[in-house]
Amino acid sequence: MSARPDRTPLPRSFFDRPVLTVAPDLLGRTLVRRTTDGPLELRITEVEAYEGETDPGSHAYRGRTACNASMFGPPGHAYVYFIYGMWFSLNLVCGPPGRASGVLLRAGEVTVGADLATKRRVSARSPRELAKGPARLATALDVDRSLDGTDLCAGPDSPLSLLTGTPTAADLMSSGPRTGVGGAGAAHPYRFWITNDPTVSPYRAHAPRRRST
DNA sequence: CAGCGGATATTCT
DNA sequence: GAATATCCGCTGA
Repeated sequence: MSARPDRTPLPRSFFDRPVLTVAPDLLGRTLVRRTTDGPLELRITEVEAYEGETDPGSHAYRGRTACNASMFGPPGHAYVYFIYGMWFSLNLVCGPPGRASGVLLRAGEVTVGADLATKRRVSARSPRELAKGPARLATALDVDRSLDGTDLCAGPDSPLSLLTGTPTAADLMSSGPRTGVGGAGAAHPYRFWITNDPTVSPYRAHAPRRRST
């Protein structure tokens, strides 16, 4: 049996590093989400890095707007964005203030509060599907834009915080380039996941959407 | 599991 | 109008 995960909160210095350093270091960590109905905990299994203003795939590439302001703030805070008119996604802001880099939490395993997550994820057909995908993860944890800007280092009463957990050894993780991004940026491994973990969604090549009108 | 279309907000053109 | 860091329900294997 494995040892119990370390429940020590991670300090702000954990986030205040280059995003490509923080992203793989998040795998196996424990995200705590405290709701009025009770706590949920998530073991992070898949993430993707976004390098701020220099990254064509990032929301920050076109500069600061009302919606992405949190990305330009201090590290250790949440950036929650609304996508495709229906879904939310949860990012953790990294690097120095103004760098506008962050890590998207793409998938994880719900280890505490699976009953609460199941109520919100009615269509999930198995526990491993509760947080298999960025928008599913946000839905399972009851994350919406009211949590945008939340400080994960604000102490045990914060609605979001990050515990040490069980960091994943380098030989147990995989990485790969993002799809849909050309140029020099495509050469970097932006996506990281725990190898063979059943909560990681299968790789899907990006395909342009057909027009609907 | 793979492939498809539909639903919708935000931003740039 | 077009693109996008998506998911769901359906079909078929």
